[in-house]
Amino acid sequence: MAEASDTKDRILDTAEHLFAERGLGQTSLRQITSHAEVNLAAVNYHFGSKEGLIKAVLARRLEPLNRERIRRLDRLERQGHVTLEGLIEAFIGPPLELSRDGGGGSRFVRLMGRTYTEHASFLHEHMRHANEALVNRFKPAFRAVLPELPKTELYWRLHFLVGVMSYVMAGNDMMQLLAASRNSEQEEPREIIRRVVPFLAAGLRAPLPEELAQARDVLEASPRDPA
Amino acid sequence: MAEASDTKDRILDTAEHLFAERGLGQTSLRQITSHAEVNLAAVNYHFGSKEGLIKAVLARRLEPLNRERIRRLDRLERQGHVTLEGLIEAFIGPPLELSRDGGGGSRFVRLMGRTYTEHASFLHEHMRHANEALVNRFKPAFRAVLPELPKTELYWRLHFLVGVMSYVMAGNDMMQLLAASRNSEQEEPREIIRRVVPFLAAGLRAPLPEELAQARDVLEASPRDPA
DNA sequence: GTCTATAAACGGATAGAC
DNA sequence: GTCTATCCGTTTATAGAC
Repeated sequence: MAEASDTKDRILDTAEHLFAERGLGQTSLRQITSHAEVNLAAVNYHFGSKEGLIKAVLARRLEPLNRERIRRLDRLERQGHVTLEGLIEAFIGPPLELSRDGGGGSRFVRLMGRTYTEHASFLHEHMRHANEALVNRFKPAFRAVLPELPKTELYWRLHFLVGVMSYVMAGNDMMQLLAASRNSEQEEPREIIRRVVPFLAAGLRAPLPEELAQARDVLEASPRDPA
Repeated sequence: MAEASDTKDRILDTAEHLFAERGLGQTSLRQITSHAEVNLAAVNYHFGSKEGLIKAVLARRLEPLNRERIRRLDRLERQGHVTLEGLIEAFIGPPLELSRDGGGGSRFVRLMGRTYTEHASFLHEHMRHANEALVNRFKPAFRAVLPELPKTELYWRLHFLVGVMSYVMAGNDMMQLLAASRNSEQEEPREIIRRVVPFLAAGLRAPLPEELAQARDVLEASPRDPA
């Protein structure tokens, strides 16, 4: 029931599946149409090209996903208490929770984690554009809850946050590269979130690296002045 | 002078370069031999196959790299003061510092970051095996400096650490996916290390996520007991 | 060890019948 | 909207001359 019945959606579902499992470049249109049991030519008929198919697969879930993240931020601000933990959870919660959806959701989340490292210029441009509104909305919110943090430092730490998020999103595959003993059972997304939020919040609140902060950022933000 | 003159090393250098720039699957042997100005057949002659070439490219730098990480940990322990910050720096410092080497080093570091997400079963097995000694050496060391942290929680946090490390190692490409304003100049590896170590140390030392810790880990490690 | 030439398979995309 | 058949470029890998 997670699979739609008409050709176009069957292609989207199967492509999402295979892209997430094998990567974009390693998945051929023939593999997709074969698994989806549709004709090869149907891909070009419905999506124009492989590139068009990839964009369609991403857009189908990314747009509602980012709307949800922004919606949660809106709600935090409406309620008047925007905490760092709340911000982090509004940002990383929706994609991680999507993993619970036993159907396409978990596969798509892995796919998203993968787009951060796949190498195709159109993909980078597409993702940057698709995330633009999200970034413009969250950046000032993070600045507001971490006002003592110099701008440059904050942006680096947000990069570190994204690093953790995409790593977790990419799933167990890469986690098993390090773990000799693999966790046979993957944890619930809610539990991962509860593990990762304190980690990230503590990292974002960490004391500044000493001299570096003073040498670089003294001009662009007021350093902590306890006096 | 970073480029060797004989065929075998020219292939390795060029392959490292192109693999890092475009990804493993997206780089063909023809592109490599063309850039290296060697014959296509030379690849199979020297390395047997594309897979053999990939393994050779990785092993050439990964083995001395991991030896250096372990060497630093050895030194920390010999000197008798193993701090969390010191451990983190021994683990992530060598790969990040390799970026300073204007020659193959920085390219290889990006390549390493990429292997964590490329999808090829032989690659995963190869990397897992290549990192086995490293993991077995560092895991107990982290446990020793964070004795109050339940085992499961520590392993998750080490995963988060690797997430940050591989993200930073993969370089500016993916960082620009989020940043509307790109930092035209990339920072010195030493400065990145000084930014990321406090972030990671704070994250690893973060207070436990409350109930979760008690519900799961109460049996396998003593929870913090201030009394 | 290095070359040319080519095999054999696979990739995306399209034309044209139905 | 779906199908078959096909074009055409690219891929890895190898055979055999030098």
